[in-house]
Amino acid sequence: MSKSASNEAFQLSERSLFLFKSLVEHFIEDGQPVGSRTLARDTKLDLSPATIRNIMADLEDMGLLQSPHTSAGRVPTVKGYRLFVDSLLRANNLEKGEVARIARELEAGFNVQMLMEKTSNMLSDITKLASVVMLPRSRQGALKQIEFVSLTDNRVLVILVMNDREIQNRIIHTARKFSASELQQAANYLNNICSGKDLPAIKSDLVQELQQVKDNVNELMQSAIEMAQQAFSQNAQKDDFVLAGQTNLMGFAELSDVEKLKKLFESFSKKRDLLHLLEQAISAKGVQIFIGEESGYEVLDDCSIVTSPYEADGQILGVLGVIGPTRMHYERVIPIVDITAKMLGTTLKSLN
Amino acid sequence: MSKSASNEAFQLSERSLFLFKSLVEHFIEDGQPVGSRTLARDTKLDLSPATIRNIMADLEDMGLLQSPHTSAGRVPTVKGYRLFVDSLLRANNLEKGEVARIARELEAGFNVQMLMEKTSNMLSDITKLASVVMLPRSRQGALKQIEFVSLTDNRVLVILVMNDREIQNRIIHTARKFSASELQQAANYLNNICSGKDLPAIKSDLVQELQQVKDNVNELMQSAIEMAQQAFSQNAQKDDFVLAGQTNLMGFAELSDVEKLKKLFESFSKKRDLLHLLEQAISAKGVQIFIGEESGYEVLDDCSIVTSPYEADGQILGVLGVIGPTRMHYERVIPIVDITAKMLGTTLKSLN
DNA sequence: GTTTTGCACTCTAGTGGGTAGAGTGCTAAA
DNA sequence: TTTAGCACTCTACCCACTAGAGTGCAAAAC
Repeated sequence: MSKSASNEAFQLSERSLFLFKSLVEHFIEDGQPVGSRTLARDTKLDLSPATIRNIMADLEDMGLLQSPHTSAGRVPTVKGYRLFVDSLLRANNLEKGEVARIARELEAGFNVQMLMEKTSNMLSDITKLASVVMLPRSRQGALKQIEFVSLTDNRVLVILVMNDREIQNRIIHTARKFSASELQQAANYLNNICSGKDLPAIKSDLVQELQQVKDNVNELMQSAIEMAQQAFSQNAQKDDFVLAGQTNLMGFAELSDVEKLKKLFESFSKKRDLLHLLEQAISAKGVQIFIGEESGYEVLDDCSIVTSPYEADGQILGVLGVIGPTRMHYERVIPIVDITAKMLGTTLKSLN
Repeated sequence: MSKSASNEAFQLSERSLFLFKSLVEHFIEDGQPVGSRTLARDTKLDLSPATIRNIMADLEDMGLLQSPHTSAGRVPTVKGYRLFVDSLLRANNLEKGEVARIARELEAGFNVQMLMEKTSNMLSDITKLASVVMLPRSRQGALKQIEFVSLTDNRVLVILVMNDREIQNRIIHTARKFSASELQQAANYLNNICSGKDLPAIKSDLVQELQQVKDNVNELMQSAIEMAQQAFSQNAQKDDFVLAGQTNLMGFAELSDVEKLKKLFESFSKKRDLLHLLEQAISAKGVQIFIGEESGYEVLDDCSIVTSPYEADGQILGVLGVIGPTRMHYERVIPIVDITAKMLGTTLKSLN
């Protein structure tokens, strides 16, 4: 995915690179193709437009630039962005104010879900792009405790306390009514065999356990296992992510075509593509950047995605990032994503 | 809001009304201003365009029609739509297939939240508009049961079983660790005094109770009350609604202006305006329609909103509806919203 | 009295020509 | 190696023009 473009970087003169960098920055700033004249004026190199034209022609031959038509300036290609991002970009330090803001927004927050939403909102607000925060399946992790609460009509509320910050409720229907003390016993029994294991493991264990218990003819234990099985089969797996600030994307000229936007938004609400992408991103460490078609999904062709996994105690918990037009302020966005991921990690740790 | 336009309807000849109706239907169909010629051709009245022009001029004088400019056809005004919807529209019967589909989609569904989402998705899918399903604060209703589960580090998970289909979790921090049996006792005690009351009532009752118990110096009961108070003060009130199919709105010419759409979407994600509107809608019975500026919110100026409350056992539970351009297929949308509301009501009842 | 015809008028959307401006590539001079 | 000069290209914009749709009004027809 991120095949280093640095080979080529070495074949380019210092000056060409500088020029290229200026061009990209210029283009990111105002979205217009950049011509030789402009560049000659704004750059400190004191070269004539003609010289710059020559250099730009070279850069175009190398596939770093392209021109929309003969008499327009030039814009970076995906390959060009790649080079820019990998080798030329020096990420800005964030202003103190911004760091402080991120810290402030992430400090409180009662439950995980709310914290995710807060993070996502803040990210999109601060970058003016769309943001996404995902909490991956692996987070589900181990079961800590299981409890039963009796409801009316032979129904039982099952509470699964996961790794202590996530709680899941499921309602199951039972064959007969159980008393509170029976349920308590069942819970105790299950907590004994289940606690600390993760869900897939529990599921297979339960089958075995059922065999054993059947021989023992202990009716209550049998029921307990059956209830647990019922609860676990409700795979309410909200393996979900929070998406915010989609409307921010509407401002950008390159996405202003309604058809394109519609497809993009639909793909967001289907979530599939984005989920795959995020799953890829989660295994990488540190900030990762997908530029345009690199993502492999057509709807995201004019978009770049900047992601970073977040972790606590060395364990990766999820991934977050922003989505915007390829022409985005990488030098600002990258450190924001980076620091947000780190802070979210520490916040989650403290929540634990 | 829906000041009956029927006075005026009586001042209009049968023929004028018929013409008016045809015009509106025509306009709804293809979104273009309708001219006298078209109407003369497509209507069975066998009148010349000139006659129709005269009639249309009258209708314009009455404020039912307007023309975008001198040489365009005419389009209905808000007042015109009102008349159309109130007096002229005969809601289609839905096709069997559609009714069946609605029934099918609403039958299963484990928990309320999921059912809401399903309903919303179905509504937007079937109408090709944006849909919204809200579950109002009043639904919170009475508390049925309260349970405690001990977590690590002096933290206790409080489970509030509301009216038996909604369960809320809250984590509270306690001064000391409580054993499982202590928690059980506390829960029993609280269930005794709280069960069946609604939250505001409980809150005030607890204060009183605390006074009494203090005299009795029963430490555990006192703790129980304190825990309950802590739980109830976390007003995690997700008085929320589910919104789906927003992208459907992007197809309509009248909303294709990106700026307008952006505002609309932003207003959706802020939710405030829509919430107010829905709260209004909930007190009406049966299908209610807000046309264009009638809603009172500028962002919704070119939109109509068709809502219906849904209920079970005579008690209103919430409200659902769709949002689309004023030019929508009311005759189709109205029965869909209507029947969906009814079916959602019965489904919720059976869930109970 | 109602309906239709005829006609002058208005407005929009689309078309084609023309031009200014930005930018390019190439060649020859510095 | 860099620059200047120049011819060329392409877009965006303005303008005038036209076709088409629709209107309102007055006079004729029913």
